[in-house]
Amino acid sequence: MKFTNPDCLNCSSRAHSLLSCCRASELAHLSETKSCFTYKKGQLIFHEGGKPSGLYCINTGKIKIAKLGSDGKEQIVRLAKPGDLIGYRALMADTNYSASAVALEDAVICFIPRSQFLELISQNVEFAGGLMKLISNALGEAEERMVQMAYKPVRERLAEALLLLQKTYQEREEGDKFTISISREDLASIVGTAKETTIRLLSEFKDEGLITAKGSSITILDHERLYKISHMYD
Amino acid sequence: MKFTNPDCLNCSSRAHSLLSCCRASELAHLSETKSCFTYKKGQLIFHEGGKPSGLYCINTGKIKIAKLGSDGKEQIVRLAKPGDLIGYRALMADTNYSASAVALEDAVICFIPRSQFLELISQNVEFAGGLMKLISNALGEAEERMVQMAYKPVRERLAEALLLLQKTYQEREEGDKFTISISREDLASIVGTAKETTIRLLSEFKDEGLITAKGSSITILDHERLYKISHMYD
DNA sequence: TTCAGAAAATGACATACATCATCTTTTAGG
DNA sequence: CCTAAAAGATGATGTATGTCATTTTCTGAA
Repeated sequence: MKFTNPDCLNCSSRAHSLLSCCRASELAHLSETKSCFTYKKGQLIFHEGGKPSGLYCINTGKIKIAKLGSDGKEQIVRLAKPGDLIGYRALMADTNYSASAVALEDAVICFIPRSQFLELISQNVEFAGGLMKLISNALGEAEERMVQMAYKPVRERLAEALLLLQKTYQEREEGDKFTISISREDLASIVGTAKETTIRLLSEFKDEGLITAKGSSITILDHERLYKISHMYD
Repeated sequence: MKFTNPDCLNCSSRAHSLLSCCRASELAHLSETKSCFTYKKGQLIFHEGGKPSGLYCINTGKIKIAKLGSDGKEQIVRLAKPGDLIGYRALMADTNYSASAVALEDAVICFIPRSQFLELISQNVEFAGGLMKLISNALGEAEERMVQMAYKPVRERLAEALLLLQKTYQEREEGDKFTISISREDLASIVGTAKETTIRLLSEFKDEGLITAKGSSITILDHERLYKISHMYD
């Protein structure tokens, strides 16, 4: 659903965004050429296999980037939050999307047309460099997770997933505790395991006093011990 | 061991390299500033955790890029061949190496100092763009393998690994058959499984007439059926 | 508040894969 | 050509995790 274009200059999430390196004139031009949409929880933003026509910049809401495994199971490859760009990999590689993007909660997302994106790259060296850094870091993280999938037991990967959620989505103001609302199914898709296994291990974590859960809300009580579990054999 | 600098202009592997988009003057300058070394089979080129000081361009030989898993097991995250660049991720991300590079056979590799690399990026738009494309593709492949690690059985991943080796290392002139010399241990590190499991499944493949093996040489006989196995449940 | 459908929780069971141990073959150096 | 060490092969066994089935709890719309 079309949304009144927010002004990039005054965007609350600009501070944590790559777009923060743009000049005021560039931002003004962006504000004009982009279009902004609202998405309901669960709604598709772009689809694996689809052709990219531009870049997305998240204004509000949590997003998952996920691939479909051969047997129909889903693997979440990346999480995104306000200020993050999504869809840049396919644009840069000049290929179709290799993953889908879905809103984990109601979201507002700006769409920047391909031409505008390419213009930005060619005219703003900082932006281009920042983008390179972004992709390079993503590659490093993907390779790291690849190793973990190969050799880490599910229990450790689940602990890691919970910490990843906290790292990604905890607001600066919040204190020690962290609560997130995420379905066991999505959590399993981050870990790369079956939903039932995730549920069982979460129950263990509850018994051990590491987390509490009511409904689909999970609260991390003991960050430190979770960290130890996730690095058990290091 | 230091090696007489080969001339980039006449480099036999330049055709398949990103450096092919460089101008003659740039290549001449490269030839001067780079230094070239020989590596013995098994020798380390750069080390996970180490600080990158430049870019490596493979002249001859096969290279593995591998990470150490928490329990000491190795995961090969990428393979490289003559013409390929390695070590660019750490340079671009401005972090330490997140993986090690090791020669799978005797190799000759040129070293391009960081400053020269950065100069090339800033002065040659094509090179910079090609590099972006390179990283973006690597990211796509890494995420794809992450999903496969999560949900594909080892048998299918092994079939895929054999095809990856063929795709990466088969010379254009060779015909249908393809033979490669690789230890069962390295093969297991690509698949992300135990050496014994790899050996057992290779025996199955032999019984089924998909491959033959003598010593550490593996010959792919039936590319097509291997492909089917690797896509069993698609 | 109530009720239906979705999500979470738990149990029973099957199995792919890791691990450890042993034996055989290949490889490389003298 | 021989021999020791490395790599490959194979068997026995345990276990983590997937799958299917059932019950319980949560959630949101009427």
